[in-house]
Amino acid sequence: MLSERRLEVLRAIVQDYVGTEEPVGSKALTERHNLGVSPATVRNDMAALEEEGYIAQPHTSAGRIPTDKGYRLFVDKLAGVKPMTAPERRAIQNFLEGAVDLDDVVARTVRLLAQLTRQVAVVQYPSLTRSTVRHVELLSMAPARLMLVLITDTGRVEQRMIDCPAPFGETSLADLRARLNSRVAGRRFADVPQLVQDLPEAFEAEDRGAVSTVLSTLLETLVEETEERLMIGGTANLTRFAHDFPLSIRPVLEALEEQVVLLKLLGEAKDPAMRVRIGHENAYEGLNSTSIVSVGYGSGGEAVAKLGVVGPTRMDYPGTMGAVRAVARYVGQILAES
Amino acid sequence: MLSERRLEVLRAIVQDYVGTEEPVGSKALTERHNLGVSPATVRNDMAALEEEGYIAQPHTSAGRIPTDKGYRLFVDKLAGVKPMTAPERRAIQNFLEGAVDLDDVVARTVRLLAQLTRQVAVVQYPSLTRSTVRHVELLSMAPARLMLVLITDTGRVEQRMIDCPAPFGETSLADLRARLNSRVAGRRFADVPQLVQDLPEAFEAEDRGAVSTVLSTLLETLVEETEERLMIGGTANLTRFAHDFPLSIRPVLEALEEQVVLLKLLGEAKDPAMRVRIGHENAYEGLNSTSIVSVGYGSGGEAVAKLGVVGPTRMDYPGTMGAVRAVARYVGQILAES
DNA sequence: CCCTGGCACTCTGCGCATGCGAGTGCCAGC
DNA sequence: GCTGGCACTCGCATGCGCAGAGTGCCAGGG
Repeated sequence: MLSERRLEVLRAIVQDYVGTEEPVGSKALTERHNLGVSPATVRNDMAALEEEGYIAQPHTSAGRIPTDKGYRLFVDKLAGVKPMTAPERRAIQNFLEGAVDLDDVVARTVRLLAQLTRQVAVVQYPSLTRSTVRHVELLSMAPARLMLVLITDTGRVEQRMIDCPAPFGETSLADLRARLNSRVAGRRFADVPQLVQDLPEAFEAEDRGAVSTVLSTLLETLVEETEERLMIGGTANLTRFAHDFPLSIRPVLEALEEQVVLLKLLGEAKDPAMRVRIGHENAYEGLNSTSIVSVGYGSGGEAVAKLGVVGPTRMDYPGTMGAVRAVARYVGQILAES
Repeated sequence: MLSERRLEVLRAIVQDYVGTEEPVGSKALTERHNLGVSPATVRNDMAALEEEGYIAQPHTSAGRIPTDKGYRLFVDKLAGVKPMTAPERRAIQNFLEGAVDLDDVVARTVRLLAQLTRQVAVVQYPSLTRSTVRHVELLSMAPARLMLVLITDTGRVEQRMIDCPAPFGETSLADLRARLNSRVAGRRFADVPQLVQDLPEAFEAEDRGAVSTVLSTLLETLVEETEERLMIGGTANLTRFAHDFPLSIRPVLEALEEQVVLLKLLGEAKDPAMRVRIGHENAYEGLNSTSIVSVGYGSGGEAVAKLGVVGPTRMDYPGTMGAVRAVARYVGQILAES
């Protein structure tokens, strides 16, 4: 177990390194933080911290920098979440309230997060599987051609073209529309497959083929769109940290374009808690020198999707966590209102 | 006027510089291209080309590199468009045909363009104002709350919530829906305002307020969404050209996030011709060392939107133009089919 | 008149040695 | 267990010299 003072030294090292971007030495530490001990003592503490793997030297005879393990301890034990100031909170709210539709909400959220944290922001669109159906619409485009429109309680809209094996009568179509809505409106997407299972049986034989086609397209849509969409912004901020990325920012940019990877790293959508993934914890090579701060957001008590920030491991964790949490809270409010 | 050989020298310089990324000297030129003259002669030609502003020296006693003006001449007079090979064309078509909806078409197009050109790809969503209305749907969400869904012939869907001053009767709503569709379905978005102008008069006094609200929301949607959406991909490719960007790639990334700027640079949507904007022609500081190759695409004869590529001025123009043109053509086909 | 080979000149980039400064580890003393 | 002192280690910036590539110019030849 580390003594109180050694933890204090670690905190000082993290803070200084995050601020200066340079390895920090024992002398500089004692000058900037009044630890009440001499550089020599700090050196001993540093040696101990290094022994335990919390800090490291880039080269012999250089200052120390925190390791991933060091940041982890800092985040878990030493740092709080820095709350936003009142004016900041008001600005967030005002900016988000101007949004006209879901796309706009997401777009604004990304801009906002990127600006507040000066890092790369990632926002996941509200998940279909965790949403409820507001309405299903069937539109006749051509004799045997329908458009299926799916609207969620979070305002998300999905559409698909359907080619039916046989044309629908106008009354059958209205019938199907009505039955479909009465069964699924207000229900969770996850429950839809069960709810529509026996629907074809309610129709005349001649329409059953077409009805089945519609239903299977509906179910397909639910499955396909489970592969969630993301919006990303603030990539220009990566260049601020060019030094932090050993090779270049290339692998980071590549990872950001691999939405599947990114979705995994944001974490399980159903988990609303704030998560910080530091460096190698990301288990994706390109992001080994980045940290990801993510949190769920939602219109009600539970999360419908996640949002977060990607930055260098050398980031201002308390500030970033504060901004991420605040933005998530306000996005949730906006979604609940609309 | 430049002699035939001098143009040939310019072409050789551009080709070599694009290939090697290094200033090209007279000796290397004569070795790689059989110009039939000696290095000394080439030197004279180079001096003339420099005098005219087509090439420049980074420092005294270094080789020459093309200027923006040199690239311009190269693109206009010396280079053709390199057509895609048959297998490439097939690959493009196959990849795009897998798309399930408009978002997917755009997403795939971006990936494809980025991969083919190994540069940053930009694709504009089909414009509303240049599309035609396929269907307008009004859904009742709550007594005095409607959702307006707008579907275009290119598969694009827009939706808006509407709070009406008074609740709609179910029959009035059906009536409005029917009248609205009979007037605007199949018509151009740009003509919609005129077409619905006198619609409120057809309704009972008690419904007119609500009808007007619906119409004004519809018109608003048309105006707002004229500010087009973009999808961007392949930003990681920028790092391949880190040397080409004097400062860093930061301003480029910033410009790419400024969608308004980018839309302007893609050019007027209605113009279907291929455009190449080179370096300073872009009139936006951040993109002064990039070139933009853009072209319109569309389902019919005319363009509904643009797509293109952003890369360093030192790019393979014939190849890039070939890829951009081919992709635009196939996207147009896909849109026409769906 | 245009092309060519030769020559002197200019610059950049690279390798190498040097010196400086920051920072460390260790040890003896309080 | 803390402190001051001391020797040691590196990294980094600086300066120098050299090789290589490329140029401009000039006189000579087809």
